Amino acid sequence: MTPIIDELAAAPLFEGLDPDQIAPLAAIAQRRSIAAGAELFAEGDPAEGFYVVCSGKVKVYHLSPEGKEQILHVFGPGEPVGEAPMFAGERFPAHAAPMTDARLLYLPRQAFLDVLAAHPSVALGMLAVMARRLRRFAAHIENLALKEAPARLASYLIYEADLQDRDDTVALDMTKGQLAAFLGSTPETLSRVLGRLIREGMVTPTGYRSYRITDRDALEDLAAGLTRLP
Amino acid sequence: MTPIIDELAAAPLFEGLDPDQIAPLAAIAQRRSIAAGAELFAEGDPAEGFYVVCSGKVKVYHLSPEGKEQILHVFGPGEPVGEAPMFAGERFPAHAAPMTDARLLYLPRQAFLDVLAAHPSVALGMLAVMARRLRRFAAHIENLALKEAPARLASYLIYEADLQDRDDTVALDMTKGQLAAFLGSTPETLSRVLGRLIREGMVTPTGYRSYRITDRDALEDLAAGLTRLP
DNA sequence: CGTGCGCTTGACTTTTTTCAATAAAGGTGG
DNA sequence: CCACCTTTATTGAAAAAAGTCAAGCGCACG
Repeated sequence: MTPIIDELAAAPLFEGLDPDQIAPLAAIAQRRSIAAGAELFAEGDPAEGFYVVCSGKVKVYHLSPEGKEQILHVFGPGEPVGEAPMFAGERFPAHAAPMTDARLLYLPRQAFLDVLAAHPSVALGMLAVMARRLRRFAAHIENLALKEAPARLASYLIYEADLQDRDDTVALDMTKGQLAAFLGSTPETLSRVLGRLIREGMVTPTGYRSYRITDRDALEDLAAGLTRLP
Repeated sequence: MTPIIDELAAAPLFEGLDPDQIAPLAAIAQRRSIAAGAELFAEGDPAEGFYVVCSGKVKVYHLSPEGKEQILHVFGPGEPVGEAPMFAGERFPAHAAPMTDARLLYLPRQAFLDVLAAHPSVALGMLAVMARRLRRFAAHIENLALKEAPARLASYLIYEADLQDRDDTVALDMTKGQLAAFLGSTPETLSRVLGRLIREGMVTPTGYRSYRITDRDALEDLAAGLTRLP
């Protein structure tokens, strides 16, 4: 099995660190495997540490009173989960669970803070990661403030396509119902809007929950609110 | 005039730091006064430093093609502005300008990074601030994803009332049109919805752009989607 | 004291949600 | 490997919410 130190070194969070800076991190990191269906943490749990995803995907979500999931974020390999509430010294404000079986590393709060204090460059890396995450959140906020559902979907597809750059192909890593909630809409509306995008030739389904963007210009105009769907 | 070192010490960002940790920050901080109508930075400017608000309020906003402002965030005294893109090493993704005349401190990037590297506890404080900001963004995202405009407005009012705790009185620090854009809506809809809240006795106007929450329970039910407005 | 911007209000249109019924898809266990 | 069953996705029609256009009012500010 991959040594912990190599898993840490592979995470963008700790990229650019010398081996002797990663070593103390590896010393405090605990390996955890969590099966799909289990939970990393629940809303309200004290944030006494955070996770780094090694493999699989992890969703962070709220549960509505009726038990429906509202996904706030999906994290992939190399990304930290739950570090923000840990730094703020609060409880976790949401639930986290793997969407597939996942391997993770767990970094306990106090030990991690000690390492940060001893190795400022680790802290700088952490700051950079959180800065990028703020940027993603800001983009999502802008997206949600867009008035019409087609523009929100178009904007989401473009954003994801750029993020997971596999030749303009976007993999939806949640159900359409969850994506609808993510985009501030309903499954029915999402289905209809997506159907229209396909009919207009802007995107083409390429498999299970997978679409390819076939007319990026048109999609971008739509996202910017310059165009309207017929 | 207040010494720079005291202004820094007053910022939550640097709270809990020893005087000898603040001193190097004070050494690199530059005082800047910017009048309402002027700009701190524009979208696309290289992020070569960030600001800390000493007095006044600063808005961070996008400009739509038609020139309309979409406010993303309003910062008050003690809060840092623009530090995230600075850490990410990017350009500013939005504009920033004071809403009133404002006094600020400017911290240049490289000098600040040097201080961080030498004083890890400053970095920890920075991490805590950014963690709190992520939490605010996440709350805003949840709010925007709420389906109906009344629930979004109710949620916003409660959130702001808790933030600026002046006896359940909320001061809107932007025009209603800007608030509407912030809430992903239009001035007309906001006007109507606010009118309904007032008619239902949930809030009462208490002055220019100022409202008092008079039935918090009802507002909370509305925000949670448990109730619907008649 | 005027004037312009911002706010409100009304009538109308468009978009979105809701409800309900059907179809498809995936996972499960035999 | 197949049949079943639960979850997810689509579609239609009607209702509700929100957006648009346009006009008038009022307030804050110069």
